[in-house]
Amino acid sequence: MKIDPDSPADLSAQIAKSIRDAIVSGTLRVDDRLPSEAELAEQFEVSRSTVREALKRLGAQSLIRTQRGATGGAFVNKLTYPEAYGQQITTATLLLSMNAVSFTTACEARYALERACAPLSAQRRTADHLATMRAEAHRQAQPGLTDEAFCASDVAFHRALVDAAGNPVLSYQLAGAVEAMQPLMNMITFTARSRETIVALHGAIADALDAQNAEETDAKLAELASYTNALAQSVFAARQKA
Amino acid sequence: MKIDPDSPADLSAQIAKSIRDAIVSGTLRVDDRLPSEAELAEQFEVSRSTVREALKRLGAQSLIRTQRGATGGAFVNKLTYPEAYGQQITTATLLLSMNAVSFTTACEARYALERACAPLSAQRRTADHLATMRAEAHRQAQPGLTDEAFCASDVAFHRALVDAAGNPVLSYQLAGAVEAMQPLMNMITFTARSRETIVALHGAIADALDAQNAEETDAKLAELASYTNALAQSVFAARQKA
DNA sequence: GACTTTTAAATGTCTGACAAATGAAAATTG
DNA sequence: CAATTTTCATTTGTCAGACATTTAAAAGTC
Repeated sequence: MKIDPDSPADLSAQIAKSIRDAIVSGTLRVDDRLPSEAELAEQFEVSRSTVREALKRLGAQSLIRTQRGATGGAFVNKLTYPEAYGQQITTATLLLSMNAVSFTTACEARYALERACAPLSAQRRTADHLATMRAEAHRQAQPGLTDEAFCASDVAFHRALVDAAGNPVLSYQLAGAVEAMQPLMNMITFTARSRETIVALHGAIADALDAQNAEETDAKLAELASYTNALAQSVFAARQKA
Repeated sequence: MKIDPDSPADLSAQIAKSIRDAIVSGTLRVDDRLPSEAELAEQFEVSRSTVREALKRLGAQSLIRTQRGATGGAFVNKLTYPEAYGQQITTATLLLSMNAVSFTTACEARYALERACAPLSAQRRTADHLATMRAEAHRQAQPGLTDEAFCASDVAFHRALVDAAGNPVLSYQLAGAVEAMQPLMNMITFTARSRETIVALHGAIADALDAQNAEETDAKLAELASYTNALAQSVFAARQKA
């Protein structure tokens, strides 16, 4: 654990990198305790504040957790799926909002990924997943539902579809796609969409999964994708006119 | 921008969350300048060190960048694809290594995602993408290649395949899958694999993309997936014996 | 007007201090 | 002796003040 003394700026970034490398490479293992802040300061020959700034950086990436008290300190954190989901979603949301990603591009990526799950979901869906999807589809049919609630339910439906594949890695990879892009799409299309059409497609997807029919599931997802795209086109066309 | 004064611990985390929310919600926009550390300290009624720790957290997530000097300060950072790729890869790598993900699960997710790109790649691949894939396949056939170099080339080949889909969002989403899982797979299977078989399949995939044949591309990817899985099974069986 | 110097503002770093939490050891008590 | 309470050392969390360094704009100089 050493840093380059010749580049005086951003010491805390260098120290964070040094520790991060040790974690990624496996030199530091899960639940290993790092030296105390005072010891790290001595090792790296910097002040305690600089060490603290480095540790905060690592904490922000969920690489370490800290605990106060006599036997406390900084410990290598076991990155859990929920933590990774959260980071994934934040990053994906910002990436989309800051880079002017076209609706077409986002929609294409979103459905390409979801359709990748379809065969596995059709094979492995449990009664639980089906129940969630049907419940959400039913909720979406309620007339009094706000647009926000409809969107949230939409996300929940698609999350269940993805989770039905029974592959946590896939669920993690798709968290950003579903949770970041679905709201984006809803925001654009909500003025023009027919909830009825969407609910019908959701029902058809649930039916296809129930029957473990992968082809039908894929076909209905493709239909939903093209419907969404068509909606967006009409919204953009209407905006052009105005 | 206010924080709860009743929870005295983790002030820097609360401040980071407050600013992060402002960025995600759009209250703070790209290239907006945050107040100086001294001003933030006054606003939140904390010391400058605490503000600094909060800013380091945000910097670790690439949400802000800082600049020294008279007109310097902290600015809302435009999250670029390369930055997002990097975070994605780090997170995916740690998630896999820390959660004892089975080879089968990782492999399944990896190929399900990559096969989602196949139809788009077959349609849109450019001469450039094809050239990269062929060059990497050729490199992989060199007898003197180390296992590390073979793995790196393998990653480059699959990256080109994904990028050929011409969808940056998809490339971003798949960065973790390819860059984190491919090395994991290579590490497990390198003792048993036949490079010849893999190179032949890579060549076949390039041919199929060249011909814009989506079905053939998908079929060859499926072959590669099942070959990889079979390899892993044989490695695990051999380990069981020993 | 072009160049140099000064200056002010901002982040980066350091030092020293105290508060608060926490578990372990020591002391007390029944 | 066992159970409880108290003390204590360790560690993170926070604060205050200082100085170094960088940077661009303002002031001064030729």
